[in-house]
Amino acid sequence: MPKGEEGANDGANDGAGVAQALLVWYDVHARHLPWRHRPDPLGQAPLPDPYRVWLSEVMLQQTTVAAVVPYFEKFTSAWPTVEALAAADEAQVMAAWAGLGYYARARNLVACARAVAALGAFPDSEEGLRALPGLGAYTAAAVAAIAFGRRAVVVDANVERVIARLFAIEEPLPGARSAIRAATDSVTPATRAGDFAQAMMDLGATICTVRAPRCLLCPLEKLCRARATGNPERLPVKAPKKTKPVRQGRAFWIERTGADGEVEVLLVTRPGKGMLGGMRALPDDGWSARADGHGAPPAVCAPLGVAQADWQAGGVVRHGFTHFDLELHLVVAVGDPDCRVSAMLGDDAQWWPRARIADAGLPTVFAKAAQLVLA
DNA sequence: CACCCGTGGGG
DNA sequence: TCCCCAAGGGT
Repeated sequence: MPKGEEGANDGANDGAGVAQALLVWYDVHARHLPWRHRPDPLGQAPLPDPYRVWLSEVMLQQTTVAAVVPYFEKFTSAWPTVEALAAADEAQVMAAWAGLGYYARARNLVACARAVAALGAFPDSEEGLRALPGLGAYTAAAVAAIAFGRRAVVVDANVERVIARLFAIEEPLPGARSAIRAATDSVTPATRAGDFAQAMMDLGATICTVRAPRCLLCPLEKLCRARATGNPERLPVKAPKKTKPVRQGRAFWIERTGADGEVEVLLVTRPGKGMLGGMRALPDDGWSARADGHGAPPAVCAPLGVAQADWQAGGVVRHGFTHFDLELHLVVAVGDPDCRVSAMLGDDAQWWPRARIADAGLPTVFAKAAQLVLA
């Protein structure tokens, strides 16, 4: 068997030695996670369910294990198979995803489930998986390796960090991506590539951490060039990031008393693309698409007969998004008896029982707003 | 390639 | 409090 010694790999950390040391460590120290089978040194256990592997990988995109676990349990209870998820009402899936963030993932999740149901099963190759919505280079490689036993080169942020240190790659990210991928390829074993990938991620999450790596506990310590040269925590080098601007915006909390005497709140469903796409929300003045300043009240408010004189300040919600911070000023109009024109609302708006607002599946910024109003 | 897209936890 | 960042993908 060729040793795979081309490229970045030069013997100080030969590929077979790295994989061997890491898999031995993983067989003892693997984390027990709901979507994960036990390590399988002999390669005889059945492979994990591709549906659960795929679902967990999508949820884990840019999201911590601790945040994912309860959502994974909720989704697999509600939709135990990809066929069940394919048949689900998309609005219910979006609501179930509320709070987890990056909502395009939930839209792609449904689209992917329906594509897989139409195919009859998940594709069992990296290329086939890569063609599905929501599966990029990382997720396609991870599912191919973990769920189908394929040899695939799996590179996520953990792997980037471990590899940058192991090979002492000084080039800053994101420019170092190609070198890191080549180095990862050189240490990825022909068998147990799925366990190897998960071992790299466990190592990155528990030992080779961003700050204060626990090198004394690391199975790769003797092979690690950054450890040999000191200060492994300085790698990988990253490009400086931009400062986040602060945006101002308004959201509208409008209540009516419904025909059955129940107090209801006006909610909208946001457009499918862009910020919080496809999610239920409070009507707003367009802050998500505007750099600063206050915009006009949303069109959905126009037919409601709420006199602007009746609007009251409802406080300010501060919320941080990926690329800006938001100061959301709440505008409240409560108890207007003329707000009974539900027939004039389009499909993208609805009255929602105030007492059950927690079930509306609001993204966190609007959940905060609801909490402020109802406090 | 650069930018957009959420959220919660840790130091 | 503030800053960093995590099992990235789409455009």
